[in-house]
Parts: sequence; structure tokens; C-alpha cells
Amino acid sequence: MGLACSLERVKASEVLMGSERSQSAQLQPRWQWILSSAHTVPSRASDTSSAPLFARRFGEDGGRMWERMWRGTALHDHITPQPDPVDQRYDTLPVLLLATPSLLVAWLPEAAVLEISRSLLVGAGFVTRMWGSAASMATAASSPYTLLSPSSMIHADSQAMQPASPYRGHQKLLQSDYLQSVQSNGHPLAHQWASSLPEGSPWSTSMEQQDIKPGREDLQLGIIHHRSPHVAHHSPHHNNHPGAWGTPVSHNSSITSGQQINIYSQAGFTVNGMLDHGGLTPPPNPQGQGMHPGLRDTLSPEHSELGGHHCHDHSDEETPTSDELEHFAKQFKQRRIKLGFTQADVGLALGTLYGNVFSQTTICRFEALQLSFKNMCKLKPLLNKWLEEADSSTGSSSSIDKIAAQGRKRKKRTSIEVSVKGVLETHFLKCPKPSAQEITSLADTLQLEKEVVRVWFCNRRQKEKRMTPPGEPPPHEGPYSHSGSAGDASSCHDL
DNA sequence: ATGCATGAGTG
DNA sequence: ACTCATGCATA
Repeated sequence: MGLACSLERVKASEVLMGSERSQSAQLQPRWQWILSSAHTVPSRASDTSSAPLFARRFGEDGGRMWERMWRGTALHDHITPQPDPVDQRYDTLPVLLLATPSLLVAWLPEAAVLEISRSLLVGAGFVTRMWGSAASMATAASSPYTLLSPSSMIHADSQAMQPASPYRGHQKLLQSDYLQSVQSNGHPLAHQWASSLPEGSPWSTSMEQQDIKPGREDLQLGIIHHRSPHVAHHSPHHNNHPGAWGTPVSHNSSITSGQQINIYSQAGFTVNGMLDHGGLTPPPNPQGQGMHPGLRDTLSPEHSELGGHHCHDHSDEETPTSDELEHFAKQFKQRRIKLGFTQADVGLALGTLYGNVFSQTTICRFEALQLSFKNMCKLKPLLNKWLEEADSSTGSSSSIDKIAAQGRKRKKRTSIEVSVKGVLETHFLKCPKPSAQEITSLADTLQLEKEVVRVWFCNRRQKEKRMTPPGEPPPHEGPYSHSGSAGDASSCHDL
């Protein structure tokens, strides 16, 4: 255990840069404290059932971090930001603890996996892989009780897992990105890994694949302004106008179909072939002792598709009907609140979990059915997944981080006066799709920028297409049932 | 919770 | 120039 102590001064920069430092290197504060608390455990090498482990997570301001210690034992000699062998995400999981040469368990009790995954808000499969990664490295690189310097761990990694990983080149970038984001934010932001996410990554479902966010430029400045270019979710949608609600689009266009490559089952690699049980849906496992009391009570029998299934679900395989979506949204919100998560938390967690970060806005709109049918269908699976995760591993409520800072050159939001809005609204009713000409004159009349007017109409139209038009409850009629002007969009001359 | 905005796709 | 998915900023 003395090892841990000696590691307390390893510097992150070194570690991350993979320099051949040994324990004398320096660790950044945040890594440091992790290490410092790593030797508080008396080890009982024989008790393998209590997979020793520490999972940590950074809170904002370096303040709130919790640690989870698993039933008594263990020591931790190294903690290194390990890229997930499968998806290379370490920015997400900055530190997932690690290894104990002495006990070197190649597997983790399910309870442990769940707990960690819950704490870090990452998929259990991820945890499993990470653990395997550490274990294998420890195994390969040294004898029990031999300390591996963080840097060597990284090397071990390169060799042990992906010798010729095509992503190698990106690692450093990601690492530094991670650091920067953490440093400035106090927590890792989960949105920049995409730059190196390979297509084959099991993390990318057919649909998420297209959601890979382009590289970021912001983070490189060390300062925060983050802003991830939107994702380009755009599947060649076949113009399936969701039409009215209640008219399930049957040909789910790549959105709800063929996705969900169970990210939990494919433990990218296993250590000694022992790490195969997926995290969340592991085989019979007498868990219960390591489990947090109250962990399971969260599953209410009510919701049929939300939490119950663990072996097969598919509530998201097919295009849901608007009723289902509505129900789901309702259930979702309810559960979310019960579990103590905010919409923002969820949005962030989705990023951590699946690579797609969403804002509070989106989650909110989802719950309120204020998204297009198509969009709802697309989000549902993800949210459902999250719900399962959260459900299966409840416990403390601690909120998640927040996406912060956003130095951006975004146009100042212009606020349109009510009176003016009224006019616009009136025009919209007459002609929801004014021509450029009309827009211009209208803008002129109202003394607004043309662009503002144009955007207003765009947004107005979009709003009209949302699931729940601000008038009628979801029940009947969908949007698209607006009054008047059904056919002509460019012939409303009335200015 | 929402209004105004951005940007990738599209045609 | 529009549609769509999203989100910052704000009410």
C-alpha cells in the first residue's frame, strides 16, 4: 500500500504524455487525491469476492467527489486515465480507478460494476472493460505488488490491447482535451471524444454513428468556451412527415431501427476471458451485500417498458406510436424526478453514456413532447437506456455536472415585442411561409432585421410541427391541422 | 419552460 | 432558402 503513497506526486502531465516517469512523477491534484485515498484499505488478499475497488468521480470545483470503496480491501497502486479500449473515451471516464496487483481480480462483482457505473454515470459495459483493461495491464506488466508507473500503464495499454490502434494518434489530443476541460471546468465534459471515434466503434449505434461530433477547436485554447458544433443527426429522412400525431411512421428511417448494439455485452476485450458478463444484465449473481440498500427498490412494477426488462427489451426497436411516446415521456419524467436527476443531468449523462450530449432544453422538450415525432423516436431509445441505467443503480442523488461556459459568438437574442409578435402571428396564420419578399417588407414594417423575421417564421413553423401543439393535448389531431393556407405557401400577398 | 439562433443537410 | 435537430439565454 505504500505504493499508493509514493504515487501521490506523479504529475498528470507526465502521465498523460506518457513520459517514462516512475512514481516520482507528478500528478495533478485531482489525480492526486485519488491516490492518496488509495491506501486506506487494509488488504485481505484472500477475499477476492470483495473486489477491491475505488471509483471516483470529480465534482465541480474539485469539491465533490465521492469514492466508493468496495467492501474492505485493497490497495491501489495506480490510477491512470485509461482510454477505453473499445471506444477510446477517457475524457469521459477520467479516472476509473484501478488495479490492485495483489488481488488482481479479473472480474468485478456485479454489484461493484453497477455501483461504479452508477457513480460515474457510464455504462456498466464501460466499467467492465476499463476494469479488464487495468487488470490485464497489471497482469502483464508486473508482478503482484509491483507498482506500475502510470506511464508504463499507458504503454502496457498500447501493447496489451490495441497494438496498432488507429486511434493512437488521437490519444494525446484527447487526453489533453480532457485535462483542459477538467481543469477549467472541474469535471470532464463528455463531448469531445468523437474526433477519434472510429466508425466501427461498438459505441456508435447505427444512428449515433452519424452523430459524431466534429473535432473541437474551443478546448484547445485552454479556456473553456466550449461549444460543440451540433451533431449532425440527419439521416436521409424520407420526409416522413410525422404527419399527425398518432400516425406512427412505420418506416422508421434509420432512426429507431437497427440501433442499440448492446453496448454492454461486448466487453471489448476480456481479461483471461473472465470478464464477460455484461455489466447490467449479468447472469445470476448473488448480489445484495455489496448493493446499496435501496438500490433495487426503485424499480416499480408499473412501467412495462421502462425498467423491468433486463434481458430483452426492445421498446425501442420499433417505431413507437405517439401514444407510446407520450407514455414513455411521462414515465420518463416521473422516474427521472424520482431518481433525483435534473434534465440537465440526463442530458449530460447521455453524453457520457452514449456519446451524445444533450442540453437541458432537449430533455425538457422531450418530456414535454415538444419535439418532432421523428426526433422523439430517435431520443427515446437513448433515454430509455439511461433510465435503465439509472434505475438499476440508484442510490445517492448527487447531481451531475453541468455544462458550463460557452464563450460563443452567438447573436444576441433579440426579443420581439409582444405587439410585434402579434403582427407576426397574424401573418403567420395567413401565410406561414412568406416569400423572401414578404419577409423583407414585413421586416421593414416591423423594423426588424429581415433575418430575424425569417428565423421567426422558421421557428414558428417548426413549432407548429411539434408533437404537442400548445393548444391541444396530445390526444387527437396533430399539428399540421392548422387553419387555412394549406396549399399555397408563396402566394400570400398581403402586405 | 421557451424564444430566438445556429448549422448541417437538402433541393 | 428551407427543414430539422439542438441549444444558449432568458423569462
